[in-house]
Amino acid sequence: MANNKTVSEKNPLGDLRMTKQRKVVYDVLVEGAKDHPTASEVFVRAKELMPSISLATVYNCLETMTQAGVVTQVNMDREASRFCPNLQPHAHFFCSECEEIFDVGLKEKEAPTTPWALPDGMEIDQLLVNMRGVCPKCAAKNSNN
Amino acid sequence: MANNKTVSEKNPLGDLRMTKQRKVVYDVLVEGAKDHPTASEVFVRAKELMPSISLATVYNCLETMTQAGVVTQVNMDREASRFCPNLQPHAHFFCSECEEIFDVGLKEKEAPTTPWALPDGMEIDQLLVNMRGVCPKCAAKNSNN
DNA sequence: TAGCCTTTTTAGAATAATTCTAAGAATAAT
DNA sequence: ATTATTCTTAGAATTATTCTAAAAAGGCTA
Ligand SMILES: [Mn+2]
Ligand SMILES: [Mn+2]
Ligand SMILES: [Zn+2]
Ligand SMILES: [Zn+2]
Repeated sequence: MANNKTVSEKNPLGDLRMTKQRKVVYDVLVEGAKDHPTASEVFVRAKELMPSISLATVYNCLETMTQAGVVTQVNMDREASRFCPNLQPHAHFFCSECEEIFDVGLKEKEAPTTPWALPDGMEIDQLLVNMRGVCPKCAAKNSNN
Repeated sequence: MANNKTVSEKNPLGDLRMTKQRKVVYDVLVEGAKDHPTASEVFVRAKELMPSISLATVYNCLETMTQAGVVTQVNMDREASRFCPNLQPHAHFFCSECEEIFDVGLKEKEAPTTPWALPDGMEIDQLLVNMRGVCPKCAAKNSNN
């Protein structure tokens, strides 16, 4: 009979416990889904739900969940990492005007590697795409000046 | 007559001086073109050509040249920035086995945005692509185990 | 060339995000 | 209940990078 727990309970963290702190951190991320908060921003929001939580724990939880594949760590340039709960394959777009980050999905039937001339035999495990520019809202705002 | 210098001398740094230190740093980058060294690696190599150069200067030169568009700063995850003198549009591939970085060019007639479903009105100024996986050499090595 | 102004270099201090450490708390296993 | 394991926590440590302020170099004009 042994350990049928992992099968029946489908803990998204696998063998790791879904502790109170981890739940809070995850909820914060899902709530601000469009948002891509940094660890410190997650910390501030998490404290509203659990005032005793520590920054170290937020870092630990974010790392744990990243490892478990529940969230993605987004690095743009040298800025603080941001975290994203969207598990679909997508690129990140940073608007240099409003400084928000947007998810950009793949077109139907397209692979992100398509435009690239990959040498024969190269195996791609991961592909990250970061864009920078002006988002539709800001672009519109600019054009009717 | 005034200042016809920028026109006639085509200094790739524009108005900025091509100093002895900047030349050394640039030479190091071009020499190890395939290499994508970090600032500290550039520093070590630069010292061979100019033992008196300082790390601060290497950082300054790299930033200057990045601003001037002569080199590109490559950021993979949270690791130290690397620097690349290849001005052609290209992606970066990190081999998790040999830990080297390779340039990956665009296919003919392809644009890096092709596979992405960009919302109407979004203006892209810059697009960065980082890949991770196993390079052809390492993949071959693995398969004839 | 001498004097002046601007740019660049330099060593070391400061910064900021992240990771590490070690001890206590929570949870699970026996 | 006892023990073992995992998790949380505060604070110290780390690391790449940026900042600071003073000296050096380079350019320009008289
Ligand atoms: Mn995202
Ligand atoms: Mn490159
Ligand atoms: Zn915007
Ligand atoms: Zn390799």
